[in-house]
Amino acid sequence: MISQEEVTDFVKNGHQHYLPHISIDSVIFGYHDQQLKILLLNWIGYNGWGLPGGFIQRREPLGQAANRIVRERTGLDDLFLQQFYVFGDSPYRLTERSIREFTEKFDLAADVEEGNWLFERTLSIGYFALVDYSKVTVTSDFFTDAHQWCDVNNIPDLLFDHNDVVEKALTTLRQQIYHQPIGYNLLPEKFTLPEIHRLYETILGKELDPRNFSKKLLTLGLIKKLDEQRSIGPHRSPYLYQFEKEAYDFALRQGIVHTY
Amino acid sequence: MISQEEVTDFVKNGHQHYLPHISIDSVIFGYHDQQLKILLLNWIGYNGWGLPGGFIQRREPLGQAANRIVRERTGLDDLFLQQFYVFGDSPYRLTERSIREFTEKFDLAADVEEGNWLFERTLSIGYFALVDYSKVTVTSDFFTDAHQWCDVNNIPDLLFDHNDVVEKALTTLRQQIYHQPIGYNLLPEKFTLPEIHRLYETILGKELDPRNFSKKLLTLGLIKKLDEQRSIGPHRSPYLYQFEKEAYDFALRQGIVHTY
DNA sequence: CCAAAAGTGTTGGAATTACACCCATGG
DNA sequence: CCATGGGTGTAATTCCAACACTTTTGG
Repeated sequence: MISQEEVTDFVKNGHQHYLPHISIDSVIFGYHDQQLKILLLNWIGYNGWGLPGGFIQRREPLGQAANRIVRERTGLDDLFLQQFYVFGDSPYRLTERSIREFTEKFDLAADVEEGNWLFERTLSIGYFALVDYSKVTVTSDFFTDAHQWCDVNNIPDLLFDHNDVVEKALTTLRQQIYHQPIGYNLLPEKFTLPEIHRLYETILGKELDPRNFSKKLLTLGLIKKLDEQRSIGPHRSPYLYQFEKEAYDFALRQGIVHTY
Repeated sequence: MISQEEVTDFVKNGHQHYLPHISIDSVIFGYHDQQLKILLLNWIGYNGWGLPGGFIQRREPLGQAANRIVRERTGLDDLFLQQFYVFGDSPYRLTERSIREFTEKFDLAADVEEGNWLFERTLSIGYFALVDYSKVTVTSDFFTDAHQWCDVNNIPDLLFDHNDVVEKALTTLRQQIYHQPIGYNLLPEKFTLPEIHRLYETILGKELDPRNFSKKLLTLGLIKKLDEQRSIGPHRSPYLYQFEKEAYDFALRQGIVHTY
C-alpha cells in the first residue's frame, strides 16, 4: 500500500518517470473450476470495476512494462503475455478528464495543475495474460481496494472502455487458440485429458468431442501421456499428461499452420 | 510543401496539437506488375529510406489518424487499414534523440529546448494498408524529398526500427490472408482469375495451384463470375470476376473459420 | 497455324466428423 | 453393485493436393 504523499507525488511528478499519454491495460485470464475468469479490480474513487493497468517507465521496454504491471498485481512472473490492440477511440479516451473530480474522489491536495499528465488523453495498449488462477495472490494499491475473478460470460459494466478491451481480448484469445497452443500457463504441470478438454471448451464456449480432441492434441505432438494416474474419488482414475515443451514452443512461434 | 517557419513551429509547438510519445508508422502495400511493394520515403536529414508516419492529433480517433496519414501521402481514402503492433523496444525507441543532430540536419533554428516533445521516447503504432498502386499519387513534405515503391523481397536497410516494422507487417499480412479475404483494395472492381491468383501468389511468395485456388474462392463465395470477358491480346480472353461484397465483409468481420 | 495464356475435372489420400460402448473406482 | 466419470476405435464424409490437357485469341 502506498501513502497519500506518494500518490500526490505520483500525480504531480509521475510524468518524470512514466510516459504520459500511454498506458497499459491488462486482461488477466485465469482458469478455475471450469470457468474462464478475468481479474477485476475495484477502483476506489470511481466506485466501479476495471482492469489492472499501469504506465510505462520512460526507458522501459514495452513487454517488460506489461510484465511488471501483471507481476505487481498477481505476483506472477514470466507469463504468456500478449499485446493485442491499442485503444484510443472511446469517448473516455478521446478527451481529457476532470482534475477536480479526481482530486475530490481521492481526497488529494487540490493543487493539481491544468494539463497534469494524468488527465490528458491517454491511449491504452491492451495485453492479455493467461495465468494459473490458484497461484495468484492479488495485491492492492492506493487506487483499488478489492478484486474479484469474474466469469467471462458474466462481465458487469466496467469503468472507462474496459468492456471493449475485455471483449477484444476474448475474441483475440479465441482466434488464437486455433493457431497457438494454449494451456501451458493455465494448467498445472501435469493434468488430465478431461481437464485440458474442459479448458478448451470453456475458452471457446462450445462443446468439443473428447475423442477427436485428444486425438488432435496427441497428433500435433503438443502433449504426451504419462505413466501416472490421478485418483479422483469413486471413479476411474484418469491418466496424467504433460505438455511437450519443444513442440509447444515451436507451435507458439510458428503457429499451427493452415494452407490455401 | 511546408515552409521552414512552419516546420520550426511544428517542432516547437507541435505538442499542443499532437500527442507526444506516440506516433503512427504505416506500411503501405501496393500491388503492381505482379509485385508486392511498399512505399518508402527518403528522409532528407537522415539521408535514408523510411516509412511514412505521423502523429495523432490530440482529439483524433486512432484509426482516423492512420487514415489521415495515409491519405496525406497517397491521396487515397477509405482504405483497408489495420493496426498490427506497437513498437517501443528498439534502441532507437527506448532513448531520446539528439536535438542538436536534428536541428543541424534540417538547418533549423537551434533554439529547440531540452525536453522538446519530438526528441523524447516515442512509441509507434504500426498500421498497414493495402492499396491499388496505380491510383496513388505520392506527396512529399518537408522531411522527405523522394519516394520509391520497393519490392518486399528486396528491402534495403531502413532508418530507425523500420525494418522490424515492415517484417512484422508482412508476417501479419501473410497470416491474415488465410483468415481474411484480401484483394478488395488491391484489385480493380472487376478482375480476372489469373489476376487475383497472381496477387495471392505474390503476397504469399509461393505458387498456388490455379484450379484449387479458384475452386476455393468460389466455394467460399467470396467472388462471383461475371458474364464479361476481357480482351488481352493474342490469347484466350479471361472472364471477369467481382467480389461478393456481403460475403467478403462477413469474412472480414468473422474471419474464415477453422475448427478444433 | 502458332505461341501464349486461360480454362477446367478427377482421383487418391488425409483429415475431420460423428458416433456408442466398456472400464475403473470408491462408497 | 452401482453411480459417476474416464477411456477408447471405426466408418462415413469432407476436404485437400496433385495432376495435364483442351480452348481461345491475335498476329
